[in-house]
Amino acid sequence: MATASTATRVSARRARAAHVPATRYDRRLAEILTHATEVFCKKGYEGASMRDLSRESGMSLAGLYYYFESKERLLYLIQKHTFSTIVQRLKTRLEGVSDAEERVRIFILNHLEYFLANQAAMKVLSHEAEALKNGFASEVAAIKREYYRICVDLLDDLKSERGLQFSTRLAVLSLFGMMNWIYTWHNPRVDADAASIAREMGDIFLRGVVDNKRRGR
Amino acid sequence: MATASTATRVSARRARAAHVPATRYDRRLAEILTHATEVFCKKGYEGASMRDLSRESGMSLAGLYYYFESKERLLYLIQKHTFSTIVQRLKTRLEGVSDAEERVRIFILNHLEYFLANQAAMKVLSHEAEALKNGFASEVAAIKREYYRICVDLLDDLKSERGLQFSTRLAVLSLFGMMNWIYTWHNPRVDADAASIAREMGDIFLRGVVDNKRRGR
DNA sequence: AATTAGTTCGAACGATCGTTCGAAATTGCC
DNA sequence: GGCAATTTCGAACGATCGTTCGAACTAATT
Repeated sequence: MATASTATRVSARRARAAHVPATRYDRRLAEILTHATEVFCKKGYEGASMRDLSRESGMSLAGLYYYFESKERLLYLIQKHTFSTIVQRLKTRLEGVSDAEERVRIFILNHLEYFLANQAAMKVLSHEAEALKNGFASEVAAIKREYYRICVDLLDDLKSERGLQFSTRLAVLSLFGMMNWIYTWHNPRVDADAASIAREMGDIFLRGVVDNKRRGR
Repeated sequence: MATASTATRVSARRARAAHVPATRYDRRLAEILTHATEVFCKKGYEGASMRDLSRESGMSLAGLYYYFESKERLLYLIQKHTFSTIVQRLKTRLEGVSDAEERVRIFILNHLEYFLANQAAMKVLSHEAEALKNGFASEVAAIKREYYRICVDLLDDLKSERGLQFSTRLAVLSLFGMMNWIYTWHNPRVDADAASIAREMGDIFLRGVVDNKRRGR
């Protein structure tokens, strides 16, 4: 019995000297996660079989189970890592920026940049949001809630700074809709890059929310 | 062999005297489609088994195959009917309205009203957009393209009427994102009704797109 | 009542699903 | 080289998948 609980051991003191040494185990696991993400993206979580994942990653069917104990846990690992990374990146980018509108624009840019740079992972995150059962689901839901909360706070800041009046909930969910829907249509050969799309979507959303005169209440 | 190609016979001269007589066959098929929609909504197309559908609809597993020849065809029937209905409803509502902004608002209201009134069907339509294979997929894609095209035309009209400049493609896809994302969050016990949401989303989107001064180009 | 057409079902088909297990292969260490 | 720990794999498990088939049931027609 190699490890009591696979894919749980905390990557053995990673980043000791900045240039990520990382265990052989960790590297192999990351490879598998990457391939699995691609397959889940293409065929969906339910539609992808463990044998599909085996073929794509070049490892035997049984070999996969050395790295995680179930298909569901694999999805969980992908979702948790993806979501954690995007939240962490956002926090770093927001540091030191105080202008409310600028902060919202950073949120949008961060989201879209990561989305387009990791399209497969983000599609799996968006599209398979309900695939996990109770235990795994709640952990991912917690990160999601944190991310949602950050966006709510950004918009509330903007509201109070400019004395605006709109439903924060509806605004946040509309913004997420605009951004997340991108996995259904974005074509790198036709559409602009993340920065351009972020600017245009930011224009639409911010102008839409930052009511300049007209409309009394 | 009852019928050469099940679920294809054109519902035997329906609507002869307005009050939809409809064959026994047609009524039963519609019932099954309703139950199947619910199951696909809850468990996803791949995640739902024919035995799930059998249980939910109260008909034996084999009995289902009297009404359609495959699980995929069942999904096709649901998607095609749902999409056709929403397009048809939209066309009716747009008749006689000439103001460009009003027409866009009708589009939004029609979409959201149908979405919330037929949440399960619309989720299956949005979420399982890639589940169909070549043959079935292209037919649904054709209706989707028509619907998309209508929205593009509405926005182009608005653009030329007011001399605006924005990417129609991005605007349309952002709008669809805002609206379609609703299946991930709408809670009838918390959120407002379709008309209110349509108004608020319409405000955000239209104000965002109808640039009033500022920003030279 | 008898005959036909339309509808439903139990039972089974082969295929594929996620997962397990013990043995083989590989690696890191002395 | 030899030994132990780590990593990989072939083969199989029972369960469940979508689908089929012929018999049984019900409804409509004569």
